[in-house]
This record gives sequence, C-alpha cells and structure tokens, in this order.
Amino acid sequence: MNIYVGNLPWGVSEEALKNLFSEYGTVDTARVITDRNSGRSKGFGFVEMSNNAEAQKAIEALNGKEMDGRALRVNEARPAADNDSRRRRY
DNA sequence: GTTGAGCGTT
Repeated sequence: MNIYVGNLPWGVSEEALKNLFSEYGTVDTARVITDRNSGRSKGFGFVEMSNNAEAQKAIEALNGKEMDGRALRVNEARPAADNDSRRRRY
C-alpha cells in the first residue's frame, strides 16, 4: 500500500513519518520528498505499508491530523515509476 | 536565511 502524505511541515523527516505511521501499523518504508535540484524539502512524502488494513487505518487516523499546526493530507498514492504520464519529453 | 499546492526515487 502506497500512501501519499502532503501538507507536511518543512522540517519533517522520514523518521518522523515512519514513527507517526508506526503508531497505527507496520511501516515498510517512509520517504520524504526533497527537491532533487535544490535539496530542500517539498513538504510532502510517501509511506509504504505492507498491511493494507493498517494502512487504511493509518490513513483514516492521520488524514486531517494536525502536525505542528498543519493538517496532514493523507491518501493512497498514485503509481510512481510512470515516466510516460509524468516526465513527458517533448 | 525564503515558500505552501502538490503525488516521489530507483
């Protein structure tokens, strides 16, 4: 189960995400997206959970949850390695 | 050193 986590504070880390989601289930991998050009945080990330039930539970539990004063935006993520639909060359 | 809607790397 891929989970998209948006509306994150700037100073959030993958470990923080992992810990947060670990409260509701087993986190396979947590990933905070940082701008590869500048290296700064994009303010969102992804969490992969092996257990779908726990993933759903975590989504329901953490979606809209406030973190550092900002409501988290949690949802199922879209497929990642899809160069055709995203990085389209001219 | 900054910013704020979003769906990422292999």
